[in-house]
Amino acid sequence: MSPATAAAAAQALAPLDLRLTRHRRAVLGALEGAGRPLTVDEVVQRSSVPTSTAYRNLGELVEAGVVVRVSGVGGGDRHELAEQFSQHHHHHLVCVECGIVSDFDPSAQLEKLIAREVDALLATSGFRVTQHVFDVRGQCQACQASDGEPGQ
Amino acid sequence: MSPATAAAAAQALAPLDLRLTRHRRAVLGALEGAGRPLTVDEVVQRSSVPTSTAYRNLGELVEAGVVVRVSGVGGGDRHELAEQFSQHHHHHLVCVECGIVSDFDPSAQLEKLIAREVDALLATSGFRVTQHVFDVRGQCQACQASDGEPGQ
DNA sequence: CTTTCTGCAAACGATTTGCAGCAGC
DNA sequence: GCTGCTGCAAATCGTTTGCAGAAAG
Repeated sequence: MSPATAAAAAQALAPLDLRLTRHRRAVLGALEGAGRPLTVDEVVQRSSVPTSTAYRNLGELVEAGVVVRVSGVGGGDRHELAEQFSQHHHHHLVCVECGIVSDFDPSAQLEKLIAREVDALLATSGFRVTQHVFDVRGQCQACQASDGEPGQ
Repeated sequence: MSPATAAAAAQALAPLDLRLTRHRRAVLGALEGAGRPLTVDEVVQRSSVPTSTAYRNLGELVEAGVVVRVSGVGGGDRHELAEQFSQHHHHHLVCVECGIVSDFDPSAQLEKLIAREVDALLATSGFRVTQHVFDVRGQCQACQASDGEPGQ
C-alpha cells in the first residue's frame, strides 16, 4: 500500500478509535493491488488475513469510509477502495456469467447529466442522495468466447 | 394479480415446463401490489407462501424472466416484477439506513445518453451489455426525520 | 393420468461472535 | 500500559435440498 494511502486511511480510522494494524494494511494493499472489487474470499487469498479478521476489518473499513461494498451477481459482496482513496470516480461492468466486476470511466457528459438528475430527486422526493451507482451488466469478452465452445 | 399479467406470466413459464400455481400467483400478486422491490421475507409475509416455496418460486420466476433480483443494502436480495410485466422502465432509490428500495423514473435525456454510453462500451471493451443499473443511494425522507431525534 | 409442485425438516455455506492472549499507539 | 486487535471454534442466519403426498394441465 502506498504511504499516502496509509496516512489517509489512518486519518479516516482514528475518529472511530480504529488502528491501522498490519492486517488492515494487508487488506487495503490487496484491494489497492487488485484494481477491481474483490470478494471476501479473494481478499483472504491475497492478504493472508484469517477469514474472520478479514470480515471484521472489511466491515470496519467500510464504516470508516475507506472501503465501499459493491454488489455484483451472487457469490457474496465485493469490496474496493473508496473513490477518495483510489483516486478516481468510476462505474462497474458486471459479467453475469463469471461474476467478475471491472471498472470503467464514464463520460463527463453522462456524469453531468446524472448530477442534474440527482438534484431533481432531492427536490421531488426529498431523498438525500449520497452516492450513485451506474452498473452495467452483460457478458465479458472471455465468457462470450467460451460460450459456443465444446467442453463446458 | 391482473388477468393480463397472469396470462403473460403463464406464457413465460410454459417453455420451462413451469406451471402457474396458486403460490406463484400469490408471489406475483405480492410483488405487483408492493410497487417496490421486496425481500424474500416480505414476499413470504404478503403472500402467505411458506419460506422454502417462496425461495423456489422466486428463483424459477427469475429464470423465466418474470421477476428480477435487485441488490439493495444487506438483508438479502430483493425482487420485483420484470419491466415487461410492470409496464415501465425505472431505476432505484436505495435508503442506506432502512434498506427500503423504491422506484423512480429517469428522464428521457438520461436514458438516451446511457444508451449511447453502453454502445461505446461494446466498441471499446467488447463487453456485451444486456442491462444497465442506475441506482441512487442516500437517505429517505423518513430516515432523515428520525435521525436527530431522541429515543433511537 | 402424468409431471410438476408443495411443505416439512434437515443440510448447507457464508458471515458473525465470545473469549483469552497479542499488539498498536 | 491501556485499549483495541487477533484467532480459533462455536453460534447464527439466510438459503437450498430430499422426499412423500397434493395439485396443475
